[in-house]
Amino acid sequence: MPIERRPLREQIRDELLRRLDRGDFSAGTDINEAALAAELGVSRTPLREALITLAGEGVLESNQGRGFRFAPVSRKEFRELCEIVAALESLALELSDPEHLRKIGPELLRLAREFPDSVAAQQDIERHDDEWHDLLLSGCPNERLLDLVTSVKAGMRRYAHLRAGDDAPLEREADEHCRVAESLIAGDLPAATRALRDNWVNGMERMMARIPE
Amino acid sequence: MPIERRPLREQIRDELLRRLDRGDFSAGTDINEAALAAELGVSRTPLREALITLAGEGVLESNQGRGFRFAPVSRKEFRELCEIVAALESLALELSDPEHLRKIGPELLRLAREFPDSVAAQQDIERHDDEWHDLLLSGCPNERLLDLVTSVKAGMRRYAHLRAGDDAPLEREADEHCRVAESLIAGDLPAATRALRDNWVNGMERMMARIPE
DNA sequence: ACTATGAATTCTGAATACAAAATAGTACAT
DNA sequence: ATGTACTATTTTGTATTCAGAATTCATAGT
Repeated sequence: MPIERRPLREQIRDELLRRLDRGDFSAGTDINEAALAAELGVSRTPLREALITLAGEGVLESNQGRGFRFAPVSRKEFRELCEIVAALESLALELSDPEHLRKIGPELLRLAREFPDSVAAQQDIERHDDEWHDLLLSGCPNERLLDLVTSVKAGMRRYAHLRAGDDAPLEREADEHCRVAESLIAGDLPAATRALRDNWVNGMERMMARIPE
Repeated sequence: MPIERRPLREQIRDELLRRLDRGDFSAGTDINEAALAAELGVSRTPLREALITLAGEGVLESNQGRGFRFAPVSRKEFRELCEIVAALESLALELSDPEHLRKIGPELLRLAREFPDSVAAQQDIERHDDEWHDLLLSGCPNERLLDLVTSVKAGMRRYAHLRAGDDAPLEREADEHCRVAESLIAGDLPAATRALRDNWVNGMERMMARIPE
């Protein structure tokens, strides 16, 4: 069995994102490096490396002499992120092998239909949603693009926990995913791309009201 | 006068990108942190922070225990980067205020026409090209998108110096820029977007042959 | 001659130490 | 009471040190 040997900075980054998903950090608050490092049981060095990475992804922002803090959320930024991811995922779809897309269509449909039945924990929903999108893009040969999508989505994690307790949109989300899957099965790529864009636009609208300004 | 007070890591990052433009580093070679830090007159800490940032942007890659190295160039990756930037710039254009686009149209046209007369140094050409694209996107309200474009373009800098000494394509590049500007002046956004995409696709084709495999 | 083994060296990854900037707090003057 | 100057404390930014992994090199064995 291959024992995991990854740099601490990556493990720390993952842990911070996990905590972000759980809503542990409130956006806009400063990070105390020494305290956080102690809490994680590491030194400040790899922690800072992780923070710098996250700042590059837009999860954090840094000010000279003032350290890092979780970038405050805003409707404007969330809209911006959605616009970007929608465009990137559309591109990924267009670059994918149509044959492969048709092949994963049924699986995408199945996943969309068994979308957690609203009772599931928020984290499960997120994970399920991510899984669906990952599968959707699995045929894209542009590796840089996939990395980029992952990176931009990291920036959206600050918003994920705001969705908690909002059950109604879940069905619509599942519905829209079905629509995408069906278009892919039918081999209609443009329709699938449009449906995907709609999904992002609608998802954005649904979220907007829940973002405090 | 406001004296510059930026973190060392940012200054180092800029300096490394400058050197990359000059072709100082040959892609694929490892970086010796201690040597480079000494050469720059800084300690390894802020240097490593800059390296990590650049790795996040795809300029460098890191392997556990083996440090950083300039990611080797490849036709595949260059194609991928072009696809991404083309999509992002197109999106930026679509999000821009049409009125503003029409207003900067003439300036874009002027800049395109006075494209350095092939005698200029390679670096001047790059700078001029960047300036043109920056102006093109200047009306985009999506700040995250602009940051992202900058970041992805950083990854393309590894390819910039490969273009050196290739004069012929310059006129075509200028030509294509004119085409975009004219479409904008005419208020035909879809045409401008198409022309811009063409520009990226053609620019990619032109470069392909010069990338060693 | 070639491979394998192991010591020596070099380099990275991480922790610690130090310096400088920012923040908080206090005394003092108005 | 309010504002200002000054000190103390905290926190970041950078440098240095330490530990361990990777590489190199030499040597022994086949």
